[in-house]
Amino acid sequence: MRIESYKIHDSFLIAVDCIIFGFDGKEIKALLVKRALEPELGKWSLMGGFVQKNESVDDASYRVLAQLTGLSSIYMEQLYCFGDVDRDPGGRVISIAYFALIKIDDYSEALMKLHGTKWFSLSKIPQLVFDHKQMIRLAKERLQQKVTNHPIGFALLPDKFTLQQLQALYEAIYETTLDKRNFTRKILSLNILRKLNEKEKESSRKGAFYYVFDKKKYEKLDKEGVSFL
Amino acid sequence: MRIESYKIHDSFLIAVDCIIFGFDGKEIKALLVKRALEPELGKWSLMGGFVQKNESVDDASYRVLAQLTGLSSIYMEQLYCFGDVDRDPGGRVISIAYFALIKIDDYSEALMKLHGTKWFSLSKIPQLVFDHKQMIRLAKERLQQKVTNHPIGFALLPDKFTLQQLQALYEAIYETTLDKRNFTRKILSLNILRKLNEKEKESSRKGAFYYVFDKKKYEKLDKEGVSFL
DNA sequence: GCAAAAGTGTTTTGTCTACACCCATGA
DNA sequence: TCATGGGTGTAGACAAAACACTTTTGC
Repeated sequence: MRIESYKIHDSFLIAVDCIIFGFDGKEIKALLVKRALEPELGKWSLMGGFVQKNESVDDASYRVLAQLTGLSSIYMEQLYCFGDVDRDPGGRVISIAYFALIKIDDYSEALMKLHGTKWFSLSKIPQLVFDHKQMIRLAKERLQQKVTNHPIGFALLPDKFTLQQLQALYEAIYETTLDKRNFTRKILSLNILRKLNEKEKESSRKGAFYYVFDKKKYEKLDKEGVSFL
Repeated sequence: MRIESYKIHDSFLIAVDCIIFGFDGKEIKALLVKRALEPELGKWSLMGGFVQKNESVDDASYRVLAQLTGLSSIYMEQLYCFGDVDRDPGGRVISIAYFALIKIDDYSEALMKLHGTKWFSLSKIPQLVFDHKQMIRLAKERLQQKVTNHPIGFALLPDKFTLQQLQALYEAIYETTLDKRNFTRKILSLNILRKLNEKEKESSRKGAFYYVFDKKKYEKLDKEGVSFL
C-alpha cells in the first residue's frame, strides 16, 4: 500500500482531543473527564482518543465526541495540532485538538455518570494532564474570535431562546457586560433571527419572546460583512 | 519508552507542508517546487518533508523551510492539519500545513535553480499534487484575516519601505484598492512606524521617504485594540 | 517647463456608545 | 398595587469614506 520511498520515515501515534463547551445561562463551561488510562490515570483531562488507520482525523474526533455524548450534528472545528516531542510522558503522541459547542441540556446526567465527566467553568479548570490546559486556553480564544464573525453561538443555546439569553451568552464569551438596547438593536438589525409567537415565562411575569436562528436568512447575506458585535 | 496501553494503536507518517508567500511589489506570490519523489514526481507542489522522531512538528517545519531557503528567523505559523485518509495516493500521510512570509529578495536566484523552485502569483497557481491547492487557499484566507490585526505584513517587505509599498502590499493581500490619504493617515496614526531621513529614488523624481517598522513602539500598545485597516 | 509620483485636509456619512423610562403580568 | 424583568429611542462622539490639488525634482 505504502510506496517504497515513504518507508524510511518515522511514524507516530495521533490523538484527537476535544474541547467541549457548553453554556448554562450564566457561564461558559468545559466538559472534562477523569482519565481512564495510564499515565496520569484518574486526573482530569479532555476527552480524547487515538486516530485509526481507516478514518480521517476529522472522523476520529467525531467518533470520540459521539462516543462520549451520544450526539451527532454537533458544531465542531479543528483547533490546532500539538506536536511537541515530550508533550505526553506515555510516548510520542501528536495531538490534533478540536473544539465543539453543544447545548448543555442535550448532555444528560446519565451520560455524565456513565463516563465520569463533569462541567467546569472556565475560571475554575482544575489541573489537567499534559498540555490540555493550553488547549482550553486556545479554544477559548478561538471561540471569542470566531463568534465575532460567525453565527456559531447559537450552537450553545436551545433552539429557541430569548434575546436576554443570547445577550448573556455573548457576555459570558467576551467576559464583559453589554448594553441591552444596543445589543438588541444590533442583533435584530442583522436580520438573522425569527421571532416566535411564544414567550418564555419562567424568569419573568411579563414573559420574553422566543427567537430562533434563521439559517436561510443568514445564508442570503454576503458573508464578508457580517459582524456579531 | 512507549507505555503498554498505547501500543495497540495505529501509527502514521506525518508530513509538514509549507506555504511560502512573498511580495514582489505588485502581487502576493507563493513559492512552489517540482516534486522530487514518487508519486506525482515532477508535478508542482508545496515544499514539504516528513516529521522525524526526535523533533517537534514545529521544528520539522522550520527545518524544511531552512533547508529550502537558507533562512532562519522567518515568520511562520501553523495553519491546519490535513488528515483525510486518501489525501496522498502514496500512502496514509497526515500533513500539518504551515504558512511562512519571507522577503522575496532574500530568496536568491541561485537557490531557485538549486531546488527547482518558482514563484507563482496566487491567481496563476498551476495544478498541484494532493490537496496542496486547498492548503494555499486556506493560507491566503488566514493571511488576509491575520494581517488585519497583527503586524505581520512587514515580514513581506524589505526592512525599509515607502508608504506606497506598504499600501501596495495591503492592496495585494486584500485584492482591493485603497485611498492613499486615508491609508497614510490610518497607518501613521497607529504610531508603529519610524520615518527615516532617507528617500527611495528609483520610482519617482521627488523620492519617497523610507519607513521602518518599530517593534518597540508596537509592543507598547495594548494589543487588543490594534487594527491595521 | 513638464511629466510623474509624493504628500497633504476637509466634509460627509455612518456606526458605536451612553443613557432612563414605561409596559405587561402574576402574585 | 406592586415587584420584576421586558421592551424601546435619541443625542453626542468617534471613526470611516469620499474627494483633488500642490509640491518636488530629473529630464
